[in-house]
Amino acid sequence: MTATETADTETAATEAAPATGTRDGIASQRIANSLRDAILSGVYSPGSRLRQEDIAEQFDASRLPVREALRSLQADGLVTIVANTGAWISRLSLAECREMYQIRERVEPLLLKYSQPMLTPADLAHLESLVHQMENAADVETFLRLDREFHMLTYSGADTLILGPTVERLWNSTQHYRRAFTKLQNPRGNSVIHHEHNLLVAALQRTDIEEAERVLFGHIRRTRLELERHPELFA
Amino acid sequence: MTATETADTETAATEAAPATGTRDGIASQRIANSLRDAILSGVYSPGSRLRQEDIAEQFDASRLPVREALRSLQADGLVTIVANTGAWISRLSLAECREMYQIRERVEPLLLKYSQPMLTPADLAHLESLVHQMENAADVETFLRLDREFHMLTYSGADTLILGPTVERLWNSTQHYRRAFTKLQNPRGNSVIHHEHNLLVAALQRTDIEEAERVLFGHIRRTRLELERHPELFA
DNA sequence: AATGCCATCATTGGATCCATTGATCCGACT
DNA sequence: AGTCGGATCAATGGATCCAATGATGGCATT
Repeated sequence: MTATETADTETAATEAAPATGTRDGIASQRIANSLRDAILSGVYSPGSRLRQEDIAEQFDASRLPVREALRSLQADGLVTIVANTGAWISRLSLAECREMYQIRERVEPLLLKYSQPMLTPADLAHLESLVHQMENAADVETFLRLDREFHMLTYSGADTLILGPTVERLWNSTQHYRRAFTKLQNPRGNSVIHHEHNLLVAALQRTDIEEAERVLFGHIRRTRLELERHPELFA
Repeated sequence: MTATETADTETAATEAAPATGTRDGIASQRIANSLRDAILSGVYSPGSRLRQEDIAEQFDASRLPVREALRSLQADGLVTIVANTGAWISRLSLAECREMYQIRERVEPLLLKYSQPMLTPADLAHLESLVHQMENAADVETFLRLDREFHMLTYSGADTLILGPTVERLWNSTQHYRRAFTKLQNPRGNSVIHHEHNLLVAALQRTDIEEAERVLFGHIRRTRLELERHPELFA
């Protein structure tokens, strides 16, 4: 261990530790957030190169905050960095995507269990409205936005510091493949998803959390199985 | 969206993307790994300050790779960075630790399901041996090392790119509290854990994956419930 | 004497410059 | 003609320097 001599002084110090607030660098965080939004909204495709200099120029900054931003995005799994070579938008294999969905199947019901008791009647009404809007969604981007809004609203009652952000990262990592898959289908043609959403809202209205968890599990699982039938979407 | 004009050129480019290998910076990665080991082995305690300059001096490098290393550790949840202020070893609240354990309860059985079919008779024999060694473990550090080795061996058959690393991060984030909790107990006094480990190995030997998953779930859950009875370990 | 304000200082964030690594292209050799 | 090897070039990794922010201590004032 190389960090021995300072350790005891440090452990003794325990200076006023922050409240867990992960507020971060000014420029680097701004760049990371903008890039994240760009990636999630489909501006970049998996496999495309991210040149530090180009990004630095876009944000009118030096390459240094860009490097730190890329590091953050790598942590989110959105970017893949190879030493001395460069950064690329992460490209998931079918196997990796499958794992992510299986994690979601098991973790999101837990988040729902945290959230459900705090959902208000207004939230439930809004959920019903979102289902209707999705049934009438014309284009893919609207559909995706509403779908995310729907599920995030079901989770909005959860006051969690780990679970919520974890689920959000899982959603972000698979966002591109959700878009690609949605494009394959006629958004209004696939009515199963709307039925599932309705069942979920109904269970939440009855405060039947176990049934809600089951429906959510099945919803994610069915999506995964359908996704697995389209290996052409992957590398 | 600020990154529009280069997007189309980038999406078209799709230059040879790397194989998902997250190999990384030479110095920054070395620093990150060393710091990670130091944190996990208990050299630093939660809440202790990490000064960039001190670390840079320890590793005979400039502050720049240290900053990137801290960023990586922040991504792992081991370090908390506050803008313009500094970095601290992450301090989990009881609620956060509880969430992590609940995630583990649901995710680790899935990883076990991936691993079980690939476990060899030699692996199973080694697992039995580890249980015996744990029963005779004299000190806390040995106990912790064997416990980690045992569980990681049960997962060693899993060829996963997402799940495995995810579980490892969950273990790392809670390592300090596992140590603190273990110290409270007489390592040899608590025989429940050894019974659970034996049940797990037995189920794996019978290739009864469902029972193995149940035992593992209960094992993690029981640990969580006992941990929750010791709020004095947290901030 | 206690408290609030101000100045100094320590520490982090960012920019520029240099070193190093990896990729591409051309030429020579088989 | 094809392939292997080397040289050039582009892009990343790291070091040093400068700016800005937060913290600490002393001083004055009430």
